[in-house]
Amino acid sequence: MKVRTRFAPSPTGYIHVGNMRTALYAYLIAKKSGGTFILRIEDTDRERYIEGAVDVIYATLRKAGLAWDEGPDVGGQYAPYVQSERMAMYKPYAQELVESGHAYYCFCGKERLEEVRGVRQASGVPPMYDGFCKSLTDAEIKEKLDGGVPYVIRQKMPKDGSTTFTDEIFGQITVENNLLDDQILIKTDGMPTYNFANVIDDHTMGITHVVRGNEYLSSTPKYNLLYDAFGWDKPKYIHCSLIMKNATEKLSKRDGDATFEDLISAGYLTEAVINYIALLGWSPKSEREIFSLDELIEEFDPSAISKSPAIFDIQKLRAINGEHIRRMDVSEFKEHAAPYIKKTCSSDIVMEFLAGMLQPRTETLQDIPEQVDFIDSLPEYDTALYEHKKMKTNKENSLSSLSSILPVLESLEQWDSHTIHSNMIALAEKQGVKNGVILWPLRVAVSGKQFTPGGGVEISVLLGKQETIKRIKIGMEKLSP
RNA sequence: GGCCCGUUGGUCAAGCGGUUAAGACUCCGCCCUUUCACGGCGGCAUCACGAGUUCGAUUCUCGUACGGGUCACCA
Repeated sequence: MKVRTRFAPSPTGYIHVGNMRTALYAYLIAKKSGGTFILRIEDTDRERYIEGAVDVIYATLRKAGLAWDEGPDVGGQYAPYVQSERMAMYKPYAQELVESGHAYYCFCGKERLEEVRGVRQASGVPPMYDGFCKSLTDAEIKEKLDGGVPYVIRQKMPKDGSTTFTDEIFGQITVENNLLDDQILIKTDGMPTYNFANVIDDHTMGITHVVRGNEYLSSTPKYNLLYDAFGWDKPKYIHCSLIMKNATEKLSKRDGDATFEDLISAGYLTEAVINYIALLGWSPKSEREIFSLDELIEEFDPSAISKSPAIFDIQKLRAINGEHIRRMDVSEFKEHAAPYIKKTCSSDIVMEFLAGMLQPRTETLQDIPEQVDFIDSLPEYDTALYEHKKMKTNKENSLSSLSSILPVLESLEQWDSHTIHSNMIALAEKQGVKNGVILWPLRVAVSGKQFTPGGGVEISVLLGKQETIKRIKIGMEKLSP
């Protein structure tokens, strides 16, 4: 049978990293076996609905590369894919259950329910519905229905025995039936509850693998009882553990960079974020860690998903992001880096050349602006920068190095890395000093910074002859007693 | 509180009765090197606890502790 999975978010805002991972896993499971990945919007809750959230979902999934084969915008043979457009179909299913004895009408008002709950809680019994309306006679039901008394339809749970199901990750789980509440299927307003709509949609859309968060683990028996009541085949369940902020708190939107979008705007690459969250709670057979989305499809194995929750570690994301950056070819990196370079550098420089220097020392794109902020104008710097133990430099020999560098550079006809470099090395040799004694002062003079992308030679090339010479003169002035 | 689930270094994790308990990130050394990085090499550091089963438990069973989830006319 062809695998069909779905991602069914509610349009309530940005996509949380945890949800994103659930979507990813659902996508991977489908694609792994050449199956179908479906996007369904669960928008039955008007109060939580946020304008534009559906577009955010589209944009985010698209950016992440999780292309859906069926969905609201692309259609499909099981359309519509927006729950609010499917409203008419749920109630008949519930009525079918009433007729087959698996559900019943309930006319209890809010007050009575609260009373029951209160009593139960006080006596330490689980606050479930007491089944009051289950014993109503057909005549009583008809009378109330005809009289227009508001009602809900509740699922009739078995009173004894237990329900067992198998989760692909957690294995066999058994729950006593008497712990299952007669949950509401159809609300007073005629709308289905999430749990009910979910089952109906998953079945009518032919979903074979239900991939969802761990929070549904304990309500899965209720779902299965519903499938059984209808006589439908049950899907396979894959419950994913949560992603945590720390040992005791799960990742929340308040966390700042908890949403996928936040991470992207914080300078992380989509492929790197996808790569990292795939690794949170799942590990490949090999020791490889860096994967593109396509490579993940190849490598993914749902049976290797971990049962325990995982803590989100921004350090590791940074490292993985750095790996992805280094994997790109320079021109691709240049495309990504350019907007960040322009934040602090408007000089007319050779982008490709700068990008090449930046690439090995960039972990997130946001590292870039600070790295190139010396290009437009030489920052104020302390001459203490010229002192470096390992390079054997101090203010005195730095001054003399700069003084000897200056005429050499001024005399150069060619201005490229090779020419400058060989001339500097030759100069060091001629003076009988370590290369560092020449190159360190040069780098400080042209950058005014302790850390820079590339060395003095590269920076000189980048800045051009005129600017380089100007900065060396400034350095000499600063060092002069 | 009831029920369900989980627990290998600081973090992600491999492991499926006998291992020197992989690997990655972080941190620390060293090498490379015109800084910082990158790259290479090496190091620190882990089986929550207590019983049992077994010749032998990280691995199986049962408790305990800790943590999470769930108990709505929310999704």
